[in-house]
Amino acid sequence: MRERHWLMKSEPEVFSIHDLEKKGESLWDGVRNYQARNFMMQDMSRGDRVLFYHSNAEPPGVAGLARVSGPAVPDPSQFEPKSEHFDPKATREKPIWYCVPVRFERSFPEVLALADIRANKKLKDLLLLKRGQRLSIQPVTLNQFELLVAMARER
DNA sequence: GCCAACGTTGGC
DNA sequence: GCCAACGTTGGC
Repeated sequence: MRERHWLMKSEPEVFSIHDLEKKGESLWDGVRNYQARNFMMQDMSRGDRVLFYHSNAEPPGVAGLARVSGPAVPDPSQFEPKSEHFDPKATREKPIWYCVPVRFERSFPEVLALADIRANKKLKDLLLLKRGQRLSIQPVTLNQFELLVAMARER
């Protein structure tokens, strides 16, 4: 089983690294993009390391670390009519959306801001920095991951 | 299967 | 709040 590295975006107003800390573990539910779903279904496995990114935040940036804690399962919110993530086309027999459980590892004392990430030339190939990149789950190389963690420690 | 219209993301 | 970039939808 190969360990991979990921960046996962969440709006802290909706679900922050501190919410994950309180819960310990949580399903990464509500993803409604096929590419992001496929990463969770096909490419993630237990133990993968995750950079928890706060989007639509002040400042936007990496707020902490987590780990994938199990295999992908059908996203329960697709079956829930009251959920804003309800999908009328999904059935229990044929789910459309899947999500992985994620376990809290730690939060950074200070968010590693997008502006600082952007300023580091070594990270110019980071998907997050590509023009128009909106994907909420992105693969990160080991080097990128380690560099980002080191930058977060330096403050 | 094209593509215009529409909705969403997310930085600023 | 603005808006560029992108994904999805649906008419044809």
